[in-house]
Amino acid sequence: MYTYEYPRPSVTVDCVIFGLDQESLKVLLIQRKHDPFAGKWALPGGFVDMDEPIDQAAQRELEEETGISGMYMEQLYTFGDVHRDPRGRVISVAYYALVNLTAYQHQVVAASDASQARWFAVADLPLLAFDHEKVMEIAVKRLKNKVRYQPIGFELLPEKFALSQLQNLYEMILGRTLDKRNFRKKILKMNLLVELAEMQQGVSHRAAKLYKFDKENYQQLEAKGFSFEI
Amino acid sequence: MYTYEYPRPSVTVDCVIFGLDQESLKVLLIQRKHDPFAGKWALPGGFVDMDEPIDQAAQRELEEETGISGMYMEQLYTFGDVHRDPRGRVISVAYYALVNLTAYQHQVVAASDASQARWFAVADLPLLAFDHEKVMEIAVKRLKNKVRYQPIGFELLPEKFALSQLQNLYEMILGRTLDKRNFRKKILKMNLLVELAEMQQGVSHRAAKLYKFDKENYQQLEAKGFSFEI
DNA sequence: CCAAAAGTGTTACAAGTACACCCATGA
DNA sequence: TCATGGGTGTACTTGTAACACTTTTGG
Repeated sequence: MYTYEYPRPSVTVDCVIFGLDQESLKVLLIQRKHDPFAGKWALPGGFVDMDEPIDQAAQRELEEETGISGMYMEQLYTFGDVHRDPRGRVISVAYYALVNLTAYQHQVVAASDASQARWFAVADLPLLAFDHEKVMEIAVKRLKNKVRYQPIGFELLPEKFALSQLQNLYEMILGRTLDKRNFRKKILKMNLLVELAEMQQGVSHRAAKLYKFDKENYQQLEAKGFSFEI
Repeated sequence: MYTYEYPRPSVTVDCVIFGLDQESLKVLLIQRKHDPFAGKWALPGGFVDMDEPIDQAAQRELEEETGISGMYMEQLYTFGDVHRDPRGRVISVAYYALVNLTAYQHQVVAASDASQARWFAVADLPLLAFDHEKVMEIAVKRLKNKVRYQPIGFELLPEKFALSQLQNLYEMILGRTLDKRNFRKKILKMNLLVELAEMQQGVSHRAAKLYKFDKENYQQLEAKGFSFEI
């Protein structure tokens, strides 16, 4: 067994947890209990254990804050400036996750190192601790880009959804309106949605058809060279 | 001043250095002098110094192996599985760089921890040390994708180039042939190339017009919402 | 004069964009 | 019966794909 004699930085993971409700795209922040930045809002995160892969550390953080496991999560970027943490050299691997807010909103709980956890509109964030403003900026950019070329938007919706919900999602994330007819034409032509027998319930207007995303078919089509694009 | 009492992993950077010559897309590998994996080929890399940003560590590695500085370089992905290095917990932040092989090929020099450094065709790599096969796979995927949506291909060419060189580059990276007339139409319509007075020299056939990439104009167009696409 | 790559337009088809009205439902 | 969002088709414009011959140059 060999060992390294180099001094070592600390390594943390930070999670940008995106959710979507009727009004806007949201992100989950925690209020820090301890210094540095006590009282400030920050992205949930924490240390990577020595016997834990970094992906798993990120999943653990997500679960500690939301109680959700198995959600869509992807590595975002690694932040390694020397002075990004006043306590010393800390390299942070950032992840972003997409969660279905409708189903899980009530479960958000502050972990032990936070005095509270809350959803904030991405367009209206408080000042953030560390370099988390920069992390957010990159996360939003990545989400905007990714959502156009991969069908990850569905992760933000309930399993059964109406086309207008899906369109709304794209409009909120991309920050522009889309033509209803063209949107429907395009998305339905892809054969990625299964029309359900079930209809929207409890609305005071014509009920919409519900659809679900056909993941199996997407994977097959993708293997044959199909590429998703909005 | 605060300190962390957590055990700390080691952090390294690894560099995927891409180059292009007449035949194919290449990558620079070093042959390891020491264990683990002594004698095996690997991506150039090394430890991040405590007072050095990770981006800068990657640039330093690039420069140590190639003598080149200021080349296009971008963070790729961070690899953090527990057993990826037999010596202990080592988290590696991978970068990829694009260099102009025509101009710099002769300058490749093995750094002190390597017995030699050599360019290999990406399509025909030797077995690699650590998890570097996986790193390469992700790097090639990223390059293939990125080159279609951002004008980074030019980084692999000399400053002055013929359209056929550019087309060749895309064909080699994307792994398929492109129609000459359609390619020229598309790329010229973008207004990103400046036609130079100079012509190709020393070829035994009709000399091609030379062009250069108009970076300033690209940035202006991009700011106005233009998006590059091949 | 031959070999080798440079350079050049047109047509057919597919995809994208713009646009306005009737329908179903619950209050 | 009104308010609210659901649902639908067509014409126009733009982009993509397929395709073959002439030009220039050096050897």
